[in-house]
Amino acid sequence: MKSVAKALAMIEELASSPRALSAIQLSRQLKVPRSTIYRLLQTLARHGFIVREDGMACYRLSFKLLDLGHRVLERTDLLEAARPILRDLSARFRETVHLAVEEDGRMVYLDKVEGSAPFCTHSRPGRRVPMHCTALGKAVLAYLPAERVRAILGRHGLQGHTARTIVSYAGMVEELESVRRRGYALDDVEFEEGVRCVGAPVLDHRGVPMAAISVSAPVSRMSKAQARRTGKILCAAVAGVSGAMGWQVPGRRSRAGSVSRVT
Amino acid sequence: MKSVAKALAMIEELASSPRALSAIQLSRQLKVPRSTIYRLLQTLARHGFIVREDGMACYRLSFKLLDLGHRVLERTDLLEAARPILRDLSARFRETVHLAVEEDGRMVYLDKVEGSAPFCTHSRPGRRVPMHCTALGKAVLAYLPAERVRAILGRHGLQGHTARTIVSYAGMVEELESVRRRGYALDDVEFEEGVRCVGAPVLDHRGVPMAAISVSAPVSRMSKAQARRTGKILCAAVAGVSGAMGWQVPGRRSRAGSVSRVT
DNA sequence: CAGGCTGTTCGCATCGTGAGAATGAGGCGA
DNA sequence: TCGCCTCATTCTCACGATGCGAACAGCCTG
Repeated sequence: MKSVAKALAMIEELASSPRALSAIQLSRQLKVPRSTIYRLLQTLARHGFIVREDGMACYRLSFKLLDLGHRVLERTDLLEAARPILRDLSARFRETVHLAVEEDGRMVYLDKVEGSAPFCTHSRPGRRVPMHCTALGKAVLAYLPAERVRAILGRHGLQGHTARTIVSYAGMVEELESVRRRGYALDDVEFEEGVRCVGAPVLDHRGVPMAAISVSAPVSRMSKAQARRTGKILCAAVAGVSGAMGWQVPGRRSRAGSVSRVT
Repeated sequence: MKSVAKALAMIEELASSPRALSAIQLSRQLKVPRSTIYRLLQTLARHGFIVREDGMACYRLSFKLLDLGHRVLERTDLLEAARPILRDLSARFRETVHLAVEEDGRMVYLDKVEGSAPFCTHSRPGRRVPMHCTALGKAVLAYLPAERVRAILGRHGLQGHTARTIVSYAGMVEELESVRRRGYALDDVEFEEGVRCVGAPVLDHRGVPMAAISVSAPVSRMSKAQARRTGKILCAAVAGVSGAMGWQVPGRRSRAGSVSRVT
């Protein structure tokens, strides 16, 4: 479906360009003839996806995409359930708290509450980060069935981001086992330099991880010992969200990890 | 460009449906043959715009749209400039404060800070509201050139929402004149029952209104006298945002309104 | 076994394609 | 003031890819 593919490519091009683009620029960058570009622009404009920049002959995406994105977001009751817990956690630790879901093998930020302590996180809703080197991602991976873990890691690889990123499959399997033992995941400077992060999964009624919540802090404010304490509290708080999603905590003898394997 | 139009219609259909849809449902609702739907789904999925719902053969929009929408949003420095002022205003009045821009003859919410007083606003970023019956919209209309005002009102009409909505063109022209005199716009229960709202425009370096900021409250907490006081404070605060956007307050003798007419 | 729904395949008509020309609005220099 | 540029946009048209619709193969449920 070539014409549709071109239209989508144009949307992406416009989204990633810092400024509005002219038809000619689009033609050059997408390697599509001018007349086709004009037809695409016309169709997209008719549907309200793009608008002309006021004076100039340049085009940019409209805020319609913002609307559509938020309608997708709004549809899930996860957000409502998680928001008060995000607030509580942020207030308690004074650090930034994130909510993210897995999609297409990566974690997508849906919501955040920034901590009161100064700390620059360049996250926006919709941003995607890898799973193998983040607390959010490992928390979810640990409770996914083994074959999905293999598929995800196989597809995206285990790219190193810092000296401490886990880059071997065997190492990751072991790491996920210890995540299940602890109940929370730890990103010990595995993704961004100088940042530690703890994350816990939100489980749905079947015990499948549908999201994760994390607390991030610079290493100066979060030692490994503090991370452990934070992790315990995080687990308890996130269990509340899982409960709201229909997850029944299993009987004493069975561990959450083993249950989640069943699918 | 039929195929592109269909793809966009499908995106909108998926966005407005509360749940994920199957191919058949889409085919029926869009009146497009099944085989075409499958090919569209495939193309959209290949580009990451839609994903299959876990087990079932249903499709929903991915969070990619959220990402694209926020990238559009991020590009403007209006947000950064406005955020602290939104916070200040919200803290001061304990009411919800909105930032919106005009697009395609309607106001689009870009940001909000909720007030601490209990009050349910069902606004999300990207939501669109009419201009003729909201403080946000009237604040912008008042500073747009007359022909654009005519075009916008002509295109969208002056639909009544409450008993107090201004529904005549002459009435609106008069109203906009008084907005310019005061410097802020008042929505006196013209859009939603029981809600008053004051709004002031953000002007860019040419004096063209590029956005508006409003404070909303239930009538029980905002009398007309309070609205006047709120309006004055709002004007002063929003002038700061206009300044950040390059707007130079004109000399003593000339009124902002008259300047903005020049285009 | 019938009657849903899902997903694929295939020949033929249609629709999108791309090169170029036509239009039209400025801008520049003479 | 008049050509003579350039640049943005639309139009035309013949070709050929591509999307259409019907028919088919699984796969459920009642």
